[in-house]
Amino acid sequence: MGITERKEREKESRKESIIDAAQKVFFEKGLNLSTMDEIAETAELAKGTLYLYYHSKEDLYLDVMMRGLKILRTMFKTVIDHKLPVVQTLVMLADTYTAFYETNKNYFRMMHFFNTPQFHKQVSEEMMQSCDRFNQSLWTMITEIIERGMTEKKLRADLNPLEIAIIMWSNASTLLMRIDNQHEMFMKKMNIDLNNTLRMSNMLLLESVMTEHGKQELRTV
Amino acid sequence: MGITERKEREKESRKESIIDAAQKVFFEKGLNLSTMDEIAETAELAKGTLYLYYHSKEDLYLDVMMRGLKILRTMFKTVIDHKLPVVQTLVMLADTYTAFYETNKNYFRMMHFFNTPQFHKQVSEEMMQSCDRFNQSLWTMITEIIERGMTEKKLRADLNPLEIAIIMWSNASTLLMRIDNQHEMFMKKMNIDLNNTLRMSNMLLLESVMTEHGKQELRTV
DNA sequence: TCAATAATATGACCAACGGTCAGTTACTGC
DNA sequence: GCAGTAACTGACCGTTGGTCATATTATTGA
Repeated sequence: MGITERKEREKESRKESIIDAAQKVFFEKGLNLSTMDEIAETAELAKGTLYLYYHSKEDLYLDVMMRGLKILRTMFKTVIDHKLPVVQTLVMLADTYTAFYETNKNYFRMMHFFNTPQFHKQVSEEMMQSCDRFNQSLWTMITEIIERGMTEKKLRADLNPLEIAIIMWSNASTLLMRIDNQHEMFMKKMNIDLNNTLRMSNMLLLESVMTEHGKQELRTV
Repeated sequence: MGITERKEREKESRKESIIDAAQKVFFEKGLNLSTMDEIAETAELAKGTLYLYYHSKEDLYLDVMMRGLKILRTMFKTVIDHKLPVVQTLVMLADTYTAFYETNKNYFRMMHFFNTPQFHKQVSEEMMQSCDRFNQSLWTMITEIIERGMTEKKLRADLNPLEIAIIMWSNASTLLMRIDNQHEMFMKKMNIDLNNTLRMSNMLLLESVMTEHGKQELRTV
């Protein structure tokens, strides 16, 4: 006995080493310019072996991306577990997302592909569900904070908590994306610091969903 | 005379017919699943001929996308030329973007690729500049309206007009994107109508950049 | 009018890729 | 040892973006 468990562990660690190799290659070249041959070589495995663990290049890509999502969720969880006042927590969550981008740009870039039209056509059903489930958990986490803010009368109760979460998350995501590939251009050609734009939009949105009570608290943060 | 001009015209019309064919294929299958062979067949040309007019598949893709951008710019121009009060114009511009999405989903989807990391590596310098120039003109158009709103004291003058344009545009873009590929999911699993979310976020952002004077006008629209 | 020249178009061809699978190797239990 | 199973291999396949020697068509000039 214990053999099946050991096999299980070995299989899992083999999978991890494949993800390690894939990550190295994907980080450097992105999805399209990376090849399964190079990933196989990096992992010191035959290409065929990769397909014993993943249905497609895209599946493997998403499993690497999941590592990034896990990091982000952990960072969010840490903030939330501080159990600070809601307003402060929301501000910190926004800052945390920015910090995640700064220290994990490669993961952040990978997330972009999830929104690509036709991308999911090349992804297996299981992997898709796995990602969906994970995303779900992120939404729930943020939505719960917002709900707490409403019961505490810091956030406007006439709005839908999940909708607020969607708006704030989408806004931050799209601006970080822009920072990632247009920051220099906006700086040079238009003298705009997109980091500042992001901070500002976060503030504008936060204020606009808060009660007077909440806004007061926001100013003290 | 005018032989060189006629040649020019012929070349241009050949190019148009290539774009026609490419559009048909790209609309149906997206960038990755479309093949140059199929585009050539649709255009009733040899594949080699396509490469006399475009450096790469991606270049051709972007030229199709430009058609969409031109449509959008025309729609914006029409709204602006009505010379309605600033606040009303801004609301209409937001609605126009949504309308553009509704009637030109395929073009809208293509625009997504412009933000893809590493995408520009496969695009020629000229095509990239051509796109940049076009984008620039869109930014300018919107920024000018916002500036007018500031001089008319409808919009807060302590904010940067271009930054406001970036925020509003980015917010609408990302939510339309989400509507495009997650509307059904949010509807079924979470009972959220993303169209409503988009309208709301537009309103929240608009209000948050307006003076009291402007907000009054907003309520009458 | 027609050969010379230039401009345009062709499609067989190539290298590179994602993915497959018949065959090999390594491990397990008896 | 040895049969049976699980894991691994890499030559191979079909498809693709892109190339280029060749062919076709259009233009020129005498």
